Amino acid sequence: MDYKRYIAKHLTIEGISEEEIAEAVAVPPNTDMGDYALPCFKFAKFMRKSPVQIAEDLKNAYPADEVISEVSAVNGYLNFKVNRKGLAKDVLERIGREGERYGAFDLGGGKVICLDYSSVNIAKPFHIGHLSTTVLGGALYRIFNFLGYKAVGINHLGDYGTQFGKLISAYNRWGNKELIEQGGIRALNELYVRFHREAEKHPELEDEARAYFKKIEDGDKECLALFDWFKELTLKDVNKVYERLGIKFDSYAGESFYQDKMQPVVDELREKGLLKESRGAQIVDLEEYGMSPCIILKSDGSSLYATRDMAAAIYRKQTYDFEKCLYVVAYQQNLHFKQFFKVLELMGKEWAKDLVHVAYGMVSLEDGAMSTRKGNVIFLEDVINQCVEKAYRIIDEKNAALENKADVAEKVGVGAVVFGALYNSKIKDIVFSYDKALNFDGETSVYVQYTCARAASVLAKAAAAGYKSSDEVCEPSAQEFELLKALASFPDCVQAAASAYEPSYIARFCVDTAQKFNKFYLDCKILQAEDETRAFRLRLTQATLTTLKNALGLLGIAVPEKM
RNA sequence: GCACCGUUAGCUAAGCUGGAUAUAGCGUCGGUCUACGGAACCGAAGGCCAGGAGUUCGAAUCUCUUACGGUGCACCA
Repeated sequence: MDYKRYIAKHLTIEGISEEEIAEAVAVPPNTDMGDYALPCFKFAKFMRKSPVQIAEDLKNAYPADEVISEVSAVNGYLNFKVNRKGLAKDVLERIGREGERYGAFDLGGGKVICLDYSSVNIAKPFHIGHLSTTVLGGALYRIFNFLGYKAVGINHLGDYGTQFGKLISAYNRWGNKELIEQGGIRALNELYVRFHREAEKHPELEDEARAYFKKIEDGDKECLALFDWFKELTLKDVNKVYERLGIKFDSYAGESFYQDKMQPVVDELREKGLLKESRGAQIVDLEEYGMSPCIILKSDGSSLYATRDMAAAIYRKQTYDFEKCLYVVAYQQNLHFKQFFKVLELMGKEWAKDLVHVAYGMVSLEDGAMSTRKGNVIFLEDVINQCVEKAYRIIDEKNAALENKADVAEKVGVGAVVFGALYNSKIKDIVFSYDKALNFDGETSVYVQYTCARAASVLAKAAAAGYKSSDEVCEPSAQEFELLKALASFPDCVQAAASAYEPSYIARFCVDTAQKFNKFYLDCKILQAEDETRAFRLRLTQATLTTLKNALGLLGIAVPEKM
């Protein structure tokens, strides 16, 4: 039930459409005033009446009905209270009917949304700087699928560039097979860090690295074999983390995949007269648009990031025919995206408008920025492990008899890591601290999961006692009503999250709803209530659990039955 | 220097297209255990929404401006 529209339909204000009225309907700051309100101030001028008078007149003209239980005029506001029982019936029926699809809606009609996220670099370990793109992308992937789109997850691997020359150089100098087989990607990373340390003293190493990279490009068997091995190791390592985080990809086409797809882009740019030589490089001049030039080819003729990204965008359009292509990449690259989006537009690709840079804030450490080269990083796996360990300790302390303790600890610990990264607006910078990551109190996934466990526990006891829920609905109390309204808002919340590319909306919804459930839970006895009330409350409890599971599920967080 | 982003309680943050008393969590202090799971709940203290100007009946929200912080600005990705 769309109450705003319903109210608008029953109001007539001369010169204003129903649509406009519906848009003007707002939610008052507290429930005592009403559930919806129409501020009448903006109508005063052309109606030549005071807002107070307008509200009063509208109130008197509003027809009595079943859906709205009370209409009042207060200080120029027209306040509405909805029929609580009606709302309860509506929401509970819908959640019961839709179950794990509650909140879903076929908005997309199967249209494709490409999502470029996580995009790890080969031979670099997964650190907390990669967390945001990974979990944001993963959440958006699920959200769009939930809304009837066909999401295509793309891990645009960083598997191309001089850094691999450096790595091979370092490996040949200081590494060996056993070292890497035992130490895995972290050992590889140490080699990389060492290279940079040594290269400061011996700059000739840089030349060696460039030579090795050239060999890869030229298809040198030994170098390529080494490179493929590094790639395999990296994916194996990273996949462990993806699996724990519940992240999936449909494509791992990375930078090297586009090696042979850039020349046509360059040719097309040249044909269209967009390419221009400047300081020895081939550029597209963007001065007219207030941007520095987009460099297409370096002065030595080799390609760049932007060239590859354009080739990738064109490939994706041809392959997937996307409705939108989202790039979940940190805001540092704002200019880069603006540039190559613009160049594609200048090339006459009308779909360039469907490319979206979903920018998010940076992660730094308390002692400054992270740097893979300097080895100043916190590995994501370490953070996850610590959270899981802490969860296990707490379970051991509070609920030692619990079965599957390790499994539950995994759900709780991983959930905390994911939720922490999704709870705030994505654009905000984050200073990582273990204290914050390991906090399980208050506005956290653990709180929400705990709330679910409480709800599940009540439902289990009810089932054991043979209590049935019924289709009848009681007049909701204040707490019950607040909870019901929260549950009713979930579908809108999912759509808002999708259109703003903000999974945090859903994370906030989870905490808000859990808070309301806990208030209800404390004030309203469920199992000890009289038959009719108990049946209603059980249904409300079940609906809450269903909704929270759906919401957390979209974020990639599992809900244990007990914890 | 130019561009983009940020600035809300001691700390971390919500606040949707301008609307009624600015909202949570953490921390602090004080309560609720004869418990449908205390990883919970209630209460208190804590605010010139960075400063200034403007638009408006009405501004944390829109515009301009200043300050502070972050990021980016030609051959890295």
